[in-house]
Amino acid sequence: MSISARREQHKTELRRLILDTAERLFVDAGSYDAVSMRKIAKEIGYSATTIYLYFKDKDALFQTLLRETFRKLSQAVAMAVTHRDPMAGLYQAMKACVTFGLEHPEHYRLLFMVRPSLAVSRGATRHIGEEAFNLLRHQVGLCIHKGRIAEPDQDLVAQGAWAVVHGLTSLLLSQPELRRQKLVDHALSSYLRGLLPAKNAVVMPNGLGTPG
Amino acid sequence: MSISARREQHKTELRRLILDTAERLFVDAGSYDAVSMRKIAKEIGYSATTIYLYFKDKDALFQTLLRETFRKLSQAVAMAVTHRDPMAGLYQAMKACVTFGLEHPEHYRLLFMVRPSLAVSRGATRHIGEEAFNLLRHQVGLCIHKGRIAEPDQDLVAQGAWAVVHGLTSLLLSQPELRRQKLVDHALSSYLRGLLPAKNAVVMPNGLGTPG
Amino acid sequence: MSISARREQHKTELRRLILDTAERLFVDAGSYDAVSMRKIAKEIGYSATTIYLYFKDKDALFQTLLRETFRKLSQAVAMAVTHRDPMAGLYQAMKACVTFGLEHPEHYRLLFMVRPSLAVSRGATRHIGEEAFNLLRHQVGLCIHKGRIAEPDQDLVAQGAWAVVHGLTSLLLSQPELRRQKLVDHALSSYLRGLLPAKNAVVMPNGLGTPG
Amino acid sequence: MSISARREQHKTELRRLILDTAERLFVDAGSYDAVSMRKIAKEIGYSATTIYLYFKDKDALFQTLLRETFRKLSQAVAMAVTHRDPMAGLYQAMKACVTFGLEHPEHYRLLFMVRPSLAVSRGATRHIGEEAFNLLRHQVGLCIHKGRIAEPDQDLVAQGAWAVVHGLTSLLLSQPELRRQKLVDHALSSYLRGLLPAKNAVVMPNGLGTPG
DNA sequence: AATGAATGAGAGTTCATTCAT
DNA sequence: GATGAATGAACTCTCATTCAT
Repeated sequence: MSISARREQHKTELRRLILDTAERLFVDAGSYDAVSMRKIAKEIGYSATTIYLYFKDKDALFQTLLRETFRKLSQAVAMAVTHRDPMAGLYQAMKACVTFGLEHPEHYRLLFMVRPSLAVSRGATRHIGEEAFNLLRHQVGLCIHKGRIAEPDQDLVAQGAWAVVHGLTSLLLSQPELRRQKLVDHALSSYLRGLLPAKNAVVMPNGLGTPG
Repeated sequence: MSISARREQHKTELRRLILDTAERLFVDAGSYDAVSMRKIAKEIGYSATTIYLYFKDKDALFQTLLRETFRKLSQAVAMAVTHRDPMAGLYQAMKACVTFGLEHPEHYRLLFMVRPSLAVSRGATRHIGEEAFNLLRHQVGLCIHKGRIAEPDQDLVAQGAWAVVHGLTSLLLSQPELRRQKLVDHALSSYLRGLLPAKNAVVMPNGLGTPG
Repeated sequence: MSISARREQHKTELRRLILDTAERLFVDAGSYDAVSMRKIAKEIGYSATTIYLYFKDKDALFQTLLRETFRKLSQAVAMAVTHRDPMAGLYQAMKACVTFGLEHPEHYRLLFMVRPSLAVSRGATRHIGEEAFNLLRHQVGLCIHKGRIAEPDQDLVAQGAWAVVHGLTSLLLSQPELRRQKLVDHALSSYLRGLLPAKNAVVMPNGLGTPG
Repeated sequence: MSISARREQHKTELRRLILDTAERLFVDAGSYDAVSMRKIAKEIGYSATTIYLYFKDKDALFQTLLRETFRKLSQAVAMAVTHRDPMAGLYQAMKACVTFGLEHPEHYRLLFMVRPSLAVSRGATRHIGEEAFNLLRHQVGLCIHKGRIAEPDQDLVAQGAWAVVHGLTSLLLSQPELRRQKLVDHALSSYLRGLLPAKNAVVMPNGLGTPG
């Protein structure tokens, strides 16, 4: 490996290290303010100044973190949809959202519960997060197209689903003693069942949920 | 008005002013740390020291704010349930939660989206917030008792409803451009419809929602 | 009792209460700075402002305390000298100093170990404290006059005695585990024995201490 | 001089400057509380923050000061004992203590007259200070062993000597107008003479002091 | 006589950030 | 590429004190 390549590699690794450490600290603290550049630096064994070589300032570091995490969420959702039945697929997608939040609480909190200073959240963040939502929306579209959802307004249904997903996740994160599996199944099933046209039946991948 | 009464009034008003100002700042900042006693003081045109005449410290001020706000929420929910049909009452209760959040976004954010420092949130806060939830839970109990909800587990259903409510509210708060009325109606109706036993019908106070 | 007399009495009592409380707090804290007017006020159940009706400011309060305590010390020393033999009397006087310090550690610390702010200690304090010293000095004069102390310089001997007394007291106060009685007897006896002219003998009131 | 060496030197000097300045201020104020980090900083022309680059916090700074000073005292005492006669050596040691206090009043006051906040003084300080005392104690042991001191209790005598030393020093520091040389000689000689067994003679290094 | 309201000054400490090296 | 030195601003909170009542 050439010298410059090695340098490049080191740079990449250190950048990675900063991001990982910052994420962990942000999540542990649960607040943007409670994490200081100094603490990140100390944790990775570099000087505080060094971080500024990789990120313009604290906000930039935080932004990068957000972007990365949103990407992970989208991937998780995309990979979750395997069922041929679109309604079951929607169930899978929604459940994947919740599962992602529960299995990676740090990431999820970072995305939706850690409030950066206003300057940061303005603008940029909003659009970054839309990818996962669009996946849900797409899946909803399929359901409507196949007549599995009565409501014809695709956006409306997608937004409702998105709301249910986030409500579930943040409730379960803030109250870990609740029965996760059961509550998720119950709430998602109920919600989706309510979307069906009359006399219809939904087949859930978990075998639950034929109404009537 | 006697002199002492005027004094008393002044005191009450100033206390009120502090609380209102603090609430606004807490909400604007979205974080406990980002609001300083100094900023509150400056905003109301008093010295920082003065605040300490009314509240022991920052935590006490924040706690007072939380308590007040939770009480308002409970009242709003309690007063919302007027329908004799328990299912319709549940709808009213849930909608009242969301409406409260949308009409008093500062209060709502303060309750569920502003993270106090860990020391503060420990203990006290949790129990304070349970009142509104218990109202929902009670209403769910009625529905089950009357056979309007198939699922016999009262806690499970109440938690699901609570999640839906919060999901809706925080989504609508963070994305003000969405069609509130429509989304709330749709999501709540769908969810509740999904709870009905087969062949059952729900009468929503808004006239929507007889499933099949 | 007339009304005005009762008022007068109340005033005296409250003043007394302030002084006593302040002394206790000053001593507990061991430092001038660590005691605040507020704390004194809270302790006695009056408002901080009230103290200012009785004492111009914190320094004045502290000064009063010092004066009172010095007077108590002088009285204790004066009453201690009962022996006809002047050397034994000197022993009694010195021991009384130490005993006063040990039995009223609060008073003693207040006198010699609590440093008021510079403004206070400048000037005034010095002269206040001389009374007890003068008693020692007088007793030394008697000893010299009777030929029990070889050194003719009365001031010199008195100062030495004063030093020994304070050294003993502050050591014993700061190290309570030491054997008080034994150390005091030993040190005072040794010192006084060393003052005797050759071939002389000292009779200590405690029966100890005839040197060879 | 290389650049890094110069940097190193600068750092050392600044650290020194902080310590010296702090010591002066602590001594002038006579109390731990009355000296603030800001005052130290202002005095040396740096920002308050800078001090924290050299000392963890105020306590650490004060502790460092104490340690340094105690070491100096021990060294002074250790080097003072040159006489072969143990009694004369004890005289030298005691005098060295007093002399150290008189020649470095700041140091001495720092050691024994500046009261740190309780948290600071607990533990550490006590043990640090014992070194000088132990030198005295050792010298007393020699005297007893050689039969120059009648009292067989080594600790008792050492404590008495320590008390006399401190009494003298603090008296002379607080009353600078006294004749130092004369008073020290007189008091130490008298005390030591009083320790001798009957019919014994002490040879003081200053030629004084044959009793009888 | 007593008080509550109010304040400016100051405490120790931490922060994000810059700059020269 | 990395850093140590340094700083100004900000934090929460306590203080002694004044003033109007």
